[in-house]
Amino acid sequence: MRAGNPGADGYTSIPAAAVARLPVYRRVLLELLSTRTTTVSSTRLAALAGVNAAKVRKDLSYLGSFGIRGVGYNVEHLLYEVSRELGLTHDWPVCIAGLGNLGSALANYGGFEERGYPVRALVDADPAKVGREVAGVPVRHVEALDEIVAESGIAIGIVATPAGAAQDVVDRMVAAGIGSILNFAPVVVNTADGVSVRNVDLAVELQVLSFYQRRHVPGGPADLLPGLSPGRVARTG
Amino acid sequence: MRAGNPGADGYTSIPAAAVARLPVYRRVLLELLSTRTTTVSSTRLAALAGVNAAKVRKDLSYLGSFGIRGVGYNVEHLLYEVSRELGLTHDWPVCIAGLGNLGSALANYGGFEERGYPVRALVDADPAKVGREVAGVPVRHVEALDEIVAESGIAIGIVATPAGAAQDVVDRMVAAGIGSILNFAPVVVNTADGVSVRNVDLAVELQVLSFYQRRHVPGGPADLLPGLSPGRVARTG
DNA sequence: CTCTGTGAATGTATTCACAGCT
DNA sequence: AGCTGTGAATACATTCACAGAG
Repeated sequence: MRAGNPGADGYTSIPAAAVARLPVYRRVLLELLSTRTTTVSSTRLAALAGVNAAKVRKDLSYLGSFGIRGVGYNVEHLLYEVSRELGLTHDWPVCIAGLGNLGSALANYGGFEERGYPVRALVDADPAKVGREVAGVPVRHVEALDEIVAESGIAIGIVATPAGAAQDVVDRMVAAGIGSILNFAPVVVNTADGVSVRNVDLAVELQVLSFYQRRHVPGGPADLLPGLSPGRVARTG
Repeated sequence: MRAGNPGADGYTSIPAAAVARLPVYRRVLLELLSTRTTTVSSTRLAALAGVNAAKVRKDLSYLGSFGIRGVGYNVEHLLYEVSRELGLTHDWPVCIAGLGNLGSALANYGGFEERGYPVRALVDADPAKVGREVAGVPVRHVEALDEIVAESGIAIGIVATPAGAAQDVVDRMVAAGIGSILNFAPVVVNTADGVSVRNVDLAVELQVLSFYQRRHVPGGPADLLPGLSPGRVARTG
């Protein structure tokens, strides 16, 4: 039986908190697969993912019943199911906007390509940057986003511009048909319904840490290891 | 009256979800201050922070009663109170470990210094990198972490190493007295009690986005998943 | 009348604990 | 026996809705 809340369109949906953990389980499963481990229990998977066993079982139960009682989960099969649920059965080409320090680093960061998110396009508003290449990909002008998205089948945009330019870039991305945006600019961007935005503000993360740092100083233990942020999926609609 | 749950040590504590939003409010308040706005209502603050007004009021009520009924909040005062609660009345020097693409970009990223987190030390395990300078800060060997932390008063560590090196670096950081860690390595790291860890895995963010993207595009294609056999597809429900 | 602050109500998420399969 | 899958219980978070201050 599949639990979950009915989505807007009547489909059963997986709780957001569980969705945010699936990529972590997937990462662990890939690691296990690479060490030729064939079976894993919820307890072991939990330890490797930094959560508890009951949560693992509940999360996985949203995808179906793939475990074997008394034994555990088949690593390869579970990996397939988690990947499928996350839509990772094919690559998702991405476009990075803004090629300052962070944008350039992201473009050069091999981890994206390796995990199924090839960087297929780069855009910037600065004419001095347009025409150059970063990580082997030419930088094009942000005004060409419509054509770029159409010709490359890009579905995810990464915003690494200064705060002041972010809303404009996001508007262009959405107009071009991009439905998911990862925003590194330190500003809240507004989008039309149906567009998912995830914000990663590095300074925000540090500020949360300094809050908890203060609490530790008197020597008080029992910190609820913040771990993965609960999910800042601002899904408009 | 101060709400909140009693913490482990008997102190009233602010819910984790509220703590995670305080930095966003702070960012908005700084922006308002720079435009010489003196007063802000929960409704306006909510719009700028991308949440709803009731949440803003509830969150702020954990810090105390700083609003004026019928008017709103004094921007400058509220900014002070939020900053104080986050422990941002002084700078928090940070150390970045791992100077590959990401680590170097973070070191060069001006946003940290600007927001009260000056990058005071850089460490790497690669002798070829030790001795070089990045963003005007010399790269030192990771084995020198003890001295570095002691002499610079560093309380926060940023891990930008490959996954395989992360646990070792974290252990060294904790041993050196660092109590808060921002981990960019795609792996769950274990620490002693009392150490806060926040994970930022860029690939995880993208994977969450692709999950939601799929929901928007009915009839998504199911292509190859390298090295994985489909197994049986048993989607219950 | 406007807008805060907050109890009460509702909605989500986590954890417990155990039935049921291997 | 060992381990999953899942209702029930608990804990946490959000939203409602309104009393009360200005």
